[in-house]
This record gives sequence, structure tokens and C-alpha cells, in this order.
Amino acid sequence: MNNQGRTAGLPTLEDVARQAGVSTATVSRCLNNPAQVTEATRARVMEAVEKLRYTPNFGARALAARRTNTYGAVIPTMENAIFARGVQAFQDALASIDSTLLVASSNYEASVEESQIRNLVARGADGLLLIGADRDPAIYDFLAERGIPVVLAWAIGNQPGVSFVGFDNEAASRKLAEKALKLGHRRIAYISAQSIHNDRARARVEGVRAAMKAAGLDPQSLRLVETHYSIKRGKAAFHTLMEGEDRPTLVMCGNDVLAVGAVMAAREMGIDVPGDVSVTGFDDIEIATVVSPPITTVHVPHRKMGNLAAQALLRQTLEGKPPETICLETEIAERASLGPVG
Amino acid sequence: MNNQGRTAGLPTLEDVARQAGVSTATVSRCLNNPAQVTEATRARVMEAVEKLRYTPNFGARALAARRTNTYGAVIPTMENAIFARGVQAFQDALASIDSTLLVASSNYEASVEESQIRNLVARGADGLLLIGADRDPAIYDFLAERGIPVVLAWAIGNQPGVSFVGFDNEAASRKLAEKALKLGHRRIAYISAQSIHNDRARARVEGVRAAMKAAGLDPQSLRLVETHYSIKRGKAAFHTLMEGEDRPTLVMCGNDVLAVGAVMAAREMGIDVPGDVSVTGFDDIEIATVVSPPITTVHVPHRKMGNLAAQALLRQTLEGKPPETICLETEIAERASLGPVG
DNA sequence: GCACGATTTGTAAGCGCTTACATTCCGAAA
DNA sequence: TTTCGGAATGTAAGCGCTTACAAATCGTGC
Repeated sequence: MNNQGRTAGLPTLEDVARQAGVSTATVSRCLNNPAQVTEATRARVMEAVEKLRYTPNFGARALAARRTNTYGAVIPTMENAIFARGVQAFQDALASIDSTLLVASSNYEASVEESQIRNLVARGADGLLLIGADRDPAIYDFLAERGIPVVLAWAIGNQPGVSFVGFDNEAASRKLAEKALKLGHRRIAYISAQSIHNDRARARVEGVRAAMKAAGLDPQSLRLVETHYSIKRGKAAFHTLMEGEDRPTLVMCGNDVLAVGAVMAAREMGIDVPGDVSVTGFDDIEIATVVSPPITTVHVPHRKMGNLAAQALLRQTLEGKPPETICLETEIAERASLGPVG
Repeated sequence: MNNQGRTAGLPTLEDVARQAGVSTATVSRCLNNPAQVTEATRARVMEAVEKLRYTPNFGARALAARRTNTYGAVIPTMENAIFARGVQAFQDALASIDSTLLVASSNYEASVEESQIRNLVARGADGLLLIGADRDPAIYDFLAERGIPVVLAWAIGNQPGVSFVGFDNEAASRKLAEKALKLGHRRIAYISAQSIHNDRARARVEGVRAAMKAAGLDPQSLRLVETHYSIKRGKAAFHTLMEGEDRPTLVMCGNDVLAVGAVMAAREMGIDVPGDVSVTGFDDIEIATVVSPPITTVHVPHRKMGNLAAQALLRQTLEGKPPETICLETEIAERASLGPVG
């Protein structure tokens, strides 16, 4: 458009070189590999850089170096805090080596995620952070073909060629369910995210079923509601569950956001938590402690996961190391929303 | 590093041109200005693009076109939802014209913000979204020198050469204070963010003082605590305020996160809200409705603000229009945390 | 004081794309 | 049929940087 004037007149490497009386190669080295340059010349070059207020041109640099120092992340949503902490940690780790993170969100839609991935690749992402493993194999081919390292977080899986930094969703969920079963709960309902294209959501449900089975219950008796992740949907789902006969005594939720919705709905309906119904969450985000009663949930070490994911990705990208799998431990954050069956 | 193999073998414009039997210029036009190309050739080119799975190289494109279609935003924090909705709307608006947003956070620190701004500029941001107006003038010079359009959001000010898309923090805060004064509150405290480098925080306090003055109270009698924005800090601040003699009957907070902290602290201390003390927030984010009692707060039209900010920025960047100022209306979200003085 | 290897610096060839300008093509008017 | 003008396409010159390779410079041991 009208950008003739935009960059016009901005100093270039060549300007700096001329000003400092050296070649462009030397200036470039000063900026990227200071060790290769004499103290004296470096000082002279830096002075010129300062004087001209030079800033390297990103596009040119990316083109010439065939690396952008930019990484991409596609997360399902930014609108609640589920991924915020982990992504923040991921970003911090990248920032410490002067790389930047491009974040995009898919709204839990596979097609949107795919186009976001393509977009990030087109923008030269040196590596990608994605959530979960459950997507079209063609995407992995696409990424592999372009040699782009990928780390999948929030889950563990067996996709070849990519790193995993996550935790065992099924085991974590099972552990929580076992605890609830010990408290005497038998009529159990589960409010889950849409399980299509969401391996984490499925694994969490499976964990509960496994615990039920181990306790001698029929896993098929689990009342399952699938919905989108939001407080509003959580409320609605809880309503649905409580309307019928044979109310559950325990409503487990696929994440804390849904659980918050459930607890709020209970309050509106005059149902006591955990007196009449217990509620559990998953994730342990701040909001779980804000609602009353605070929610018993699975604590996921988000920060640590984000940090380790960055490390793993950088090992692949910068050092050419092979993909790896890191499985983190989760624990149960015991709070007030889960109690003995009333 | 070991990136020889990275992009090696990836199809380039030239490959596509050869495959389609046209020149690189034609391929480029197909991709950027389809109208300039015959239906027939376009089809042929697109077929070649598909076949080769061609993706344009971002760096090369940026270098040649002198435009990146990338915008930058520096927000104080990602860790709570204060800016999430607005930034998401901003991003959506950009995405609809195939531009991307780079988001960085400054943790409310001026020096971090500055380096983030420089970083985004170095990465070729075509325009910038920043929060509030209160920063070193040298930054505005730097940006102006490089001809980078800027829109400041969440506030209104008079910085020349930049757009504003925000609301009147002082007026909004005053309106809320007036409402509280009508309910009989006289002993008032305010939990604010650090006001240094934060024009919004200062304006909100000033609004309360103005209302007090108008009601015949001494504005200096406002008990002010400054702290960082977090639930924890909000709790601590509330504790401090309630420890002394002469407890306030109203604790106004600089944002909802602090207010949530205050309400939670009250519950822990056995202080009834709003029976013993009223609490107010600012922003109207989801968490304000989750805590009990839900928080009376200033509703800020975040989504709208983000969307309009994008529009304004694009008008400057793409159409070369001059900066503009858009002031949005806020309203009070009346909920249960504000009541008559007990 | 000299030869030699190590270190520092310079030269110049692209990286893959956009776009001004030149050329070719085509249909309509004469 | 010829001519002309506009639309479609091609040619090629960079955009600003990195880096392989070549050249120059330096310090060292003899």
C-alpha cells in the first residue's frame, strides 16, 4: 500500500558498515557472533550502531540465515486461563534466548487449528508447540516434510517424530475418581469437553471408567455429558444432570472451568456442594479456588510443563537432538467441593 | 545451527512457476492479486501450488514487499483475563485480513515494555497496540521515526501522532464512587495498582477523589494502598486495611482481580460483604461473577475496544489515515458486593 | 628477522520474493 | 485485413542480510 515511506531512510547494515569503516560482514559478525571480532572493531561498530539507531531487518535476516528465531504455539483457547500459565512459561524460556513466540488459538476446532499451523509455518516458525496428539496424520506429514520440530504438550502419546511433554491424563483422572469412590460415591456423572479430536478429554473420561471398573461398578453407568469448555456450558450441563430422576452424588468435570460452572449452577439451584452433590475439576487454575466451595481438582504443573516443553523443543531445533518424551507427575489438590456421599 | 536441511528442498516460487509453465511474476500475482491474472492461468498456477504444496517464504516476502502483515501488542500481563478478551478481539480483526498478531507482555514494568516494543519493531511489526499512554517520550520518538502506526488502548490521552481507542477511566471510576457515596459510604479505601507508569490506575483513583470532593468529603481522607495486580496481593491489601482502627465501610479496587482478592480475604476473616464492608472492582471480567458475593464493577467493553483498536490501526497502516481518538462508554455492572452502609 | 599458522577482516554470492518496466497477446474498430 | 489500445505476462533488479571463501594481518618460535 502506501508504504514507500515506511522503511525508507532507515539505516541498513551497509550504513553501519560505512559509518564504522568496516565491511558488512564484520558488522553482521559483531551482532551475531561478537567473539569472532576484535574488541576494538566491535566497539567502533557498536558505536555506529548506536549513532544510527540501527535495527536489523527481520525479513532479510530470516531470508539469509534460513532461521527466524520464532516459534509458534497453537492452543485451543486464550479466553480462559487453562493454557495461560503454561504458554507464559514456554514464552519466558524462549525469550531468554532471544526468540519469540507466536501464539494462535483454534477454539477447539480441528480445521482452524490446521490453518493456524500452516500460517505459523508460512511465517517461518522454527518449531511448534501444539496441545495433545489427536489430529489429522497429514498434518504431521506436512510438518515432517518441512523438517519442523514439534512438541506436543498436555498429554503423552506415541506419535513418532515429535516430542511429548505432558502428563498421564488417564491416570490422573483415575486417581481422583478412586478417591471419590472411596468416599462412597456410586452414582457418578461426568461433564466432558467434546471428545472428538481431543485425546486429553477422552483419556480423562477413560480414567474414571477404569476406576469404576476396578471398584466393581459398571463403567457404562457413568452418565456422560459432552459440551464446550466454558462456565456457561458447565452450568447448563449441571442443570441437565440434576433435572432427571436419580441424581448423581458426584459430578466430575473435564476441567476447572466446567467445574466452576457446575458449582455456580448448584448454588443457583439451591443444591449444596458437597452436601448434596460433590464436584471435581481438572487443571487447578486460580478460578478453582475463587468459587465457593473451592474445587477439589487435579493439579497440573503448568509452568513446569511449559518450561520443559520449551527446553525439549530447543534441543530439537538448535541441537538437532531426537524427539523425547517427558511425563510429569500430577497430584490432587484437595479442597472442599468433594466430600463423602451425603 | 544445523539447519542446512531445514528448508532445503522446499518448493519455491520458481518451482511453482516452472511447474505451471509461467513466470515467477505471474505466480506472485496469482497469490497476491488474483484479479490481474486470467482465469485459466490462475487455475494452472493454483494446481501447481497444490501439487508442490507450496508455501510462500515469509522472510522473502517481507523483504521484498517491505511489509510483514504482522502487528504487535504489548500488554502488561497474560496471566489474568484482564486483557485477554480485548486482545483476542484485536487479533480476530487482524486475522480477517490475513494479518497476524505478536503478543508480548511486560509484567507492568516500563523497561520490559520498552524492550518488547523494540523487539516487535525489529521483527517488522507494521503497527503496534499498546496499553495506556504513560511511557518515556523517547519511545514515541523511536516509533515515529520509523513511521510505525500506534494505537493506545484502555485509556484516552493526548499523545500526538498516535490513535486512542479507550474509555474515560476517571469518569467511570467517579460514577461508581458516586453510586457508593449515595449509599452512605464515607470511610473509603482504595486498593490500586502501582500508579507509576500507569495512567489508568491514577485516573481511577482520581475519579474517586473527584466524587468525594463533589460530595463534600476531603479527597485526602481516601485510604490508598498500592500493590501489584493479583488475587494474592488483593487479599493482603484488604488484610492491611482491615487490621487498623476505623475500618472503611467501602473498599474500592483498581480492578476485578484485586476485588476478588478482597472478597476472598473478607470471607476468610469472617467479614461480611456487603454487610460489613462493600467491595467494588473494575473491568468486569468473568471472575467477578464467580466469587461470592459477585462483584459490582465497571463494565468495560473489551471486545468492542479490541475490535475498534484494530480498525483504527489498520486505517493508519493500510490507508495512511491520520491518528484518531475513539472514546467508548462504560457502565456499572451492579451486583451484590456493593450495598448500603451497614 | 623470517616463515608459518591462527586470527581477523573483506568480498561477493545468494536467500525467495515483489514489482517497475518491457513485451506480447488479443479483440474491436476502421 | 490492418491498426491500435488495453490486458496479460515476462524480465530482471533489487529488498537487507548471512556466510563460504579469500585475503590480510598478527604473533610466535627459531
